[in-house]
Amino acid sequence: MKKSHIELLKEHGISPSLTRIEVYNYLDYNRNHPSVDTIYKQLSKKLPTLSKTTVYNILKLFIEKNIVKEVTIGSQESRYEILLEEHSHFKCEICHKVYDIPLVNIEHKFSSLEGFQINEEVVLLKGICPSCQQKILTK
Amino acid sequence: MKKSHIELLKEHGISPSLTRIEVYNYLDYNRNHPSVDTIYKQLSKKLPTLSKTTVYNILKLFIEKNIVKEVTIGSQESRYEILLEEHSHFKCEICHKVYDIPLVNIEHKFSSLEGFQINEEVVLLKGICPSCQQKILTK
DNA sequence: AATTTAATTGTAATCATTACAATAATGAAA
DNA sequence: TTTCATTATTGTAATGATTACAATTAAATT
Repeated sequence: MKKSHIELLKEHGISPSLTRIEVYNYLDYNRNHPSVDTIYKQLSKKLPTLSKTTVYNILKLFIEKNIVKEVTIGSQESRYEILLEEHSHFKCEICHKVYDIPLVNIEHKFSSLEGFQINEEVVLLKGICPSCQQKILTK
Repeated sequence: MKKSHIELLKEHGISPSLTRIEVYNYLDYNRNHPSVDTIYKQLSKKLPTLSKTTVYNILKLFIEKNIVKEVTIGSQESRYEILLEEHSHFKCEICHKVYDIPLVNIEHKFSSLEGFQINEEVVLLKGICPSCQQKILTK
């Protein structure tokens, strides 16, 4: 398991220090778009000398090297996820949890976007997740 | 012109103070998704006693009363726009300008979203705008 | 081992936002 | 119109996320 993460880092030109492996592991095993603060607090338990700056540095590096993505949700603090198959996001307006959902296809009106070079399509659905709907019903 | 903005505020249960009218005017005449800071700096010229807190307060009120929307673009500071017909956004990765574009239709895979109540669909396209493409070519 | 390079840390600075108390303006009631 | 209550605005300080940057530590190379 860990072996392949090390390989993955190397393949992307990142020297696989312990801290970097741990950050990548964390993102891989916690697919809930954690913030820097969450990652920092959790990993601090294992790596007591860890500094928040290091987490920022590592995430910045991972993004540059294209193995991590910053998630676009309307939120004050940045959230991160490892680069997986493309998918979309659903953000619950009640509990603010962000769900990965299958890729939502979008239908362009190319005629009116003449001249724009599109590199990425972000789709974010907002609403109420099943769990919060339940809570509302049983209130 | 200004008359109708006053009406609009009233219709939404907002008492139309001068400052509120000015903020609304600014958003209406500057369709470039300004930040609080931009609005504050610009309006300060006309309203020298304006405070940034006021701008925050007014925007918060406008959003509650549903005449302004916070724009979801991956950006540190929040950006705002008046509520118009629904549309999508294109964000240039070079100049970071955000363009309004005609609504991009999205095609759901409802089967896999069973149970999620969707209230809003945010589509954000990222890429390079025509003007920046030009600049790259002629460099 | 000595030297260079890379990785991590810690502190302070910056910037957006919020909390909150103080003041000013407005509108209603006496 | 004066008084009172409500609303709007302001200013300051607090908080939280992020960055800048210098200092330290660890790793790799000569």
